[in-house]
Amino acid sequence: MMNRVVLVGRLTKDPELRYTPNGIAVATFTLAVNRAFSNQQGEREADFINCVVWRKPAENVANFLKKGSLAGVDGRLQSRSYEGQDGKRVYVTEVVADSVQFLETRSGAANGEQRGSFNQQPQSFGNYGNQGPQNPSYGGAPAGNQGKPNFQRNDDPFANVGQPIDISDDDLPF
Amino acid sequence: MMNRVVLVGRLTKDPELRYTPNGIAVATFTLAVNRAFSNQQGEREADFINCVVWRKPAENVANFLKKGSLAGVDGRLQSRSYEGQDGKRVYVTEVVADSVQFLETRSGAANGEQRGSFNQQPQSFGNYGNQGPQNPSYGGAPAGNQGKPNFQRNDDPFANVGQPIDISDDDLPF
Amino acid sequence: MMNRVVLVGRLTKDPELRYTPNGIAVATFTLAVNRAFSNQQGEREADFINCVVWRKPAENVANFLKKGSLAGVDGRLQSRSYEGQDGKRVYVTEVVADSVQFLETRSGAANGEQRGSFNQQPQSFGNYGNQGPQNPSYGGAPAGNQGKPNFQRNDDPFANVGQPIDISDDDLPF
Amino acid sequence: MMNRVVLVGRLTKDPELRYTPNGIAVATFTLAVNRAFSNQQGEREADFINCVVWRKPAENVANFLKKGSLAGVDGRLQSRSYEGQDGKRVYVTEVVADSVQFLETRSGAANGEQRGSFNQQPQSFGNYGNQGPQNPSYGGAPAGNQGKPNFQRNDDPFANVGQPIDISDDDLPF
DNA sequence: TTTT
DNA sequence: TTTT
Repeated sequence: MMNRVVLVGRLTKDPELRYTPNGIAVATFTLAVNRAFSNQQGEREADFINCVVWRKPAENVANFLKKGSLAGVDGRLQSRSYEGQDGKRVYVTEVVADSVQFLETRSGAANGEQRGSFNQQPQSFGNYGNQGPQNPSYGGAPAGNQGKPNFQRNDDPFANVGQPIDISDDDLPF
Repeated sequence: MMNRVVLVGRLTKDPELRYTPNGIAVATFTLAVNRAFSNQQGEREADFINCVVWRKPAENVANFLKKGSLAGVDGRLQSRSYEGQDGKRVYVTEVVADSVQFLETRSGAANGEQRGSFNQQPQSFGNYGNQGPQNPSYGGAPAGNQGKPNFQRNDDPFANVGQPIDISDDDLPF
Repeated sequence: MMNRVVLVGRLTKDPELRYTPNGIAVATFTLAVNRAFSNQQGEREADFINCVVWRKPAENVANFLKKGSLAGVDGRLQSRSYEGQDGKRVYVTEVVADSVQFLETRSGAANGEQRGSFNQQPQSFGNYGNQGPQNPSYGGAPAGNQGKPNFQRNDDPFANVGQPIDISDDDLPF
Repeated sequence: MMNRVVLVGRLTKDPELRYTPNGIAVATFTLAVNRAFSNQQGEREADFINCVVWRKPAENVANFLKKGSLAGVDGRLQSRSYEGQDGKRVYVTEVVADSVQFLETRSGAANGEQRGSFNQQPQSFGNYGNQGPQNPSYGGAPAGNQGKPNFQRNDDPFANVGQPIDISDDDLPF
């Protein structure tokens, strides 16, 4: 059935990148999406939407986005439940992104830090066009450094990511 | 910022209609949206998405939709938190519908019950076109029977609704 | 960049199915989408949106939809130009569907004709879940009858389709 | 019926602002939306989508956006026809924006010109929250300067706009 | 706690 | 050139 979500907002924190036991990348982040209207106290509130993205775009998110980055998400809504710490079932609704777009148009991110001249233009990470044979590593293990951009950052907020940890492959959207 | 959701699915239960202390109608329902793909066990799962709709479309939802109805929702994602029964903060993400479309194309609803020849054609309840002066009761108290369709159903699943209960007007989207 | 369209409407005519020289299926159809509001003469107008869909979902559209069918489209907007019959360049905007959903919930289509008990449930044709190895014929030549449903219609509106004709592969979205 | 479009792209030219005989503002612009995939020649193409926006957001578009601005549009698809210069009917499909979001995150627009420190944060122009009594001038004549931002630009690309010209009010979406 |  |  039809299920489509489009969001533009800012990351509330650096994204988190994990790998399933099968080596499939998955990134999670929360988007703060400012509302278009004010509440009865005259304040502009925001909605905080949890997002998940798999495979290659997950690695791109980890490499290019960080706290404060302006990003667009095109995906679908997913409901999921898990055992809470008190043994009760917890139900969550989150967005599974098909593609994530980096919307920072100038050099620095929101905090003003400089990052050189790459990515002057918004850039999209998705799986629109990489279906089928053009992307033979799809679904496979992370193939060395292929997802890394060809530059170095002085402080890599994701230096600790990359090692397979315990995420179930059952969460895979396909 | 941008925040748009479009869903098509079936109501898991009859919708619930409430009124704020100020007399503003609000309906809630859950949409079961079948996924377009199968999981690793070959089963087609569904996502269960909570939806909220305000004012006139809320009354239309209560009057025209019930458990099993096929409906389309056009709205936005909202995050909200409340005090749980154990005193802990609970965070939820739900869809605030701008408009709801009834997509049942034939006479009966999902359970096959007959309802005459009205509504042979999908019908949209929204606030697209009723902005401003054409809709002077907008935001006002429920004006008697005005939201009721001109027919009777043998079993009205919403016979118990209509009386103002304790819902905060703070949840109003505008 | 972000580009997302979601429509629900009725086919104005039977869809047309063609094949590129490379044997890739492409279906075209027009969706009449009724507006949610009335014009100044009190009439409900409609928008007529041209849609294109490729590969397997194209064959499903041809097999399951016809004039009057209620359908949902999830896709993107595309602009294209071609040489008009008077030698002038013609610019068109159309929707390239990623997936098409059949929303006819009861047996017959809009004209009331019976088609048996299949498809009692809305059904989605898309390329969400059929990426990669599960769908080895993706992008290949039409594999005989595999896309045909297991029933016969008295008048098959697509009896004349199936033979490769002159459509450029350049129009392929990927 | 359902009809939703979300786009992010750059204005191909400065927007054009007009007024209907009844004094209702309408702005038109074209968005270049880069595709997420490359064509068979390895080039990234773009789609050029014509957009229309009415009333207050139209004036905001005229005041804040110009050629090269990165903008998001949330709206619906509309088909329209008019008499061509050769007497033939021309059919067009365009997007009627409910809201337009300015996504330029840094001071300058695409061409690098400085515009001070306003609008450091993306800003949305829409009619989400201004329905009903809060916006009494809705649908009325342009009320002097009220739509103008409180700053001066050296070259105002819209200095020639503001005078009522011949646009039919029949094109109004509601 | 889920719909067909 | 439009659907129910």
